[in-house]
Formats: sequence, C-alpha cells, structure tokens
Amino acid sequence: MSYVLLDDGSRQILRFYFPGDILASSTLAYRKSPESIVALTDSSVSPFDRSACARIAIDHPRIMALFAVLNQIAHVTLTDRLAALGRTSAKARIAALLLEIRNGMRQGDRAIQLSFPLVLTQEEIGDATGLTAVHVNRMLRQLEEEGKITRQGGTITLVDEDRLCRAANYIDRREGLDLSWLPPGR
Amino acid sequence: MSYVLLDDGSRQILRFYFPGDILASSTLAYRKSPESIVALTDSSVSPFDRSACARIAIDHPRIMALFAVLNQIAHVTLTDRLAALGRTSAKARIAALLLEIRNGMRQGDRAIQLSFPLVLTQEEIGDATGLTAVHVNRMLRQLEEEGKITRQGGTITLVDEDRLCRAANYIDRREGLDLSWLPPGR
DNA sequence: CGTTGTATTGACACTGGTCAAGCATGGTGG
DNA sequence: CCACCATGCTTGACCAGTGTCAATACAACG
Repeated sequence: MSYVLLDDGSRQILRFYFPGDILASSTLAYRKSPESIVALTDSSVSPFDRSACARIAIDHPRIMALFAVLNQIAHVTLTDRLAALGRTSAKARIAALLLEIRNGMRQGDRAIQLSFPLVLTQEEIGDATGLTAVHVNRMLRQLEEEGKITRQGGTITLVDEDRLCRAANYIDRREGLDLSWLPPGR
Repeated sequence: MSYVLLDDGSRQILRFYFPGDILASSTLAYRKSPESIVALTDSSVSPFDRSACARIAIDHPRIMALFAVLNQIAHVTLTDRLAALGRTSAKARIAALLLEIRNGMRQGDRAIQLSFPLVLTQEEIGDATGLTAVHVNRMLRQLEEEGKITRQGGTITLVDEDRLCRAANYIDRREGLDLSWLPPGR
C-alpha cells in the first residue's frame, strides 16, 4: 500500500496495490517520492530505471499510451475514494473499502468470489477511510449484525453483496473502459 | 472545476482547473467520462480528438511523456487532498483550499500574491472540502477572527500566510519537481 | 419592488472521536 | 511446558466537531 504521513503523525493510506500494478509512478514527476510504500504480504517487485521510460516512450509508443491509460484508471479510483471520504458515512466508506479490496484481489485470483482474506488491521482500515480503529470496529460489527458480511479470523465473506454495494455507493467502472484510440503496436 | 454526483444527490468537487490545464484526461480510459466539468468563469477551451493522442504518442514521444508527468502532478495534488479530507479538521481543509486556489491562479497571473478573487460560493467550498455550507461559513469567520485572512466581497486577502500554511498542513511540492529523465525532442 | 440566490447566525442533534478497560491470540524465552 | 509479553480486537462511557434546521439579512436582477 502507499500512504502519506502528516506532521501530527497521522497517516492517510492512499491506495492498495495488487499483482501487476505499477508502483511509484509519481517518481516520474518528483525526485523524491511524495508517498511511502510498504508491503503488507510477501511480494516480488521488478524495479526499473526512469531512463527506461524515455526509451519506452520513443520505441514503444503504444506501451507509453497504455501507461497513461493505467494512470487514468488509478486516478478515477482515487476520485471515487475522495468522494467517499468527503460525502459518505463511516459505514459506507468501510463497505466500499471491502469491495475495493475484494475486486483488487480478484484480478490476480479468479477463484475469489465472495470470501477473501483481509490482511489489514482495523487501524489500517481506519487510516484508509479516515476513521479511528475503534469506530472501524463498531462499523464492522454493524455490517455483520445487518447480515451483509461475516468475519472469521481475518477472512471476510460477503453474505449479501447487493446490499453491501448499495450501502457503499459502489460504482463498478470496469464496464466503461475504452482503449480503442490506442496506437498500434505490440 | 470537475466533480462527481452521488446517488443521494450530494456532490464532491474533485479539482479546480486553471489556464493551461488539460481537461478530462480520464476520457483516455473511459468511453463516458466518470466526472462532470463546469466552468466557473468565462473560459476558452481547445478541444482535440482522442485519435490525436495516438499520433502524438508516435510522433512526439516527449510530449506524451510530459503528459504523463502532468498527470502525476495532478495525481499527487489529489492525494494531498485525500489526506486533507481523511485526516485534518474542517478549518485546515478550508485553509488548504484557499492556498491551493491562490497558487493555481498564480500560474496564470504572476501579479497575484496575497489578494485574489474567490469565485466560489460557500456551498461549493463545502462540496470541495466535504463540509456543509453552514460550517464553511463558521470556519471562514474563525480564520478571519484569528487574523489569518480578510474577506471583502468575493476577494480574499492572506494576512498571515505563514500561519495559514501551518493551519492547513500545506505542502508546497513545486521544489521537488524533476523532469530530467524526459526523452529529447521539442 | 418582488424574487431569487447567497451569507450569516443560533439552537440543537448526532456521528464519530477519545479514553479506558478487558480479552484473545500468538510468539518468546526460561 | 508454561509464564510472559506484545499486538490487535472488543466494548462502554463520555465528549467534541460537524451537521441539521430555521430564521434573518443582503445583494443582484428582472
């Protein structure tokens, strides 16, 4: 995940990364990364040099364009999160986070449907949603009491995905993707 | 400005655009723009077709790379805003918004230093900061009482910029820019 | 002049934060 | 094997920051 620390010591988690994602794209613009990145599970990372980007831009314009598309997708995900923080309740934000993580893990593992491991502590969930760990706990319990999810030792099961989506104001954007303008190439 | 509407009718303003900014980059990835854009002042816009992007990627790799850099800058601005919404008080968010708008207007008009016109209604400020118009009013008055700003009919003057920056947790990122990796070209 | 949108202010309600305590759980060292 | 400890989870009581509702004041505008 990536996050920023404020000078009062509080932390805002910005996004979670999943297999195949490109990390630290912001170092394209800044010498010193404005955000920190930490692994929550065992991970393998393939680093490459910034100068490689220049060569890719010249030799593989289609890849550079695809890179721009990926950034736009990440950007829209971030705006959805901004709207969640600014305009929805604590319960909705947590529901949205659960759905976001589930869908993120699905990319790597098609088997994941309704049950998935949640490797986050409640404090981390709070730092991602702008809440305190205590309140995260209360909201998770409520979601469970309302029959939307169940929890058993780090594993979340979506009992009623539809109602959870509605509680979260969740928008699935995968439909609207459109890459038809991309230049040809490999 | 660009914004999204939630199905309960509430609005989250995502960002403000200033002269020279590129609008609606998210249409690179989506057929239907996930966000709405509206002009707050008289504006001129130069539209271009998405297929032009493909040609630019091929013929002008440096411009495509610069486009990626601009997107990263916008992305970091958005993450700063996310941290503000998630982890700072109402007063800090409004202070940060005032500074953001001031600095945005400066780009186009170097004369703007401490005084600038604020074309936003208090409701719009609230929709940008995740607050209600009423509370925005209270916080603006407090900032004024504390001697950080003055207001006279749509014009804001930063009386004590230092203290305002500190109240806002404001981070000026312009220092850290680094474009040295860009491919050569015009 | 009415009308409409915006700003201002007060009283009150409620969401979410704070503080504090008690429980699990798993790891560690004796 | 067991006492010990650290970390995270759970719950309750209370509090503060922000939202809600309502009334008034202003200004622009037809």
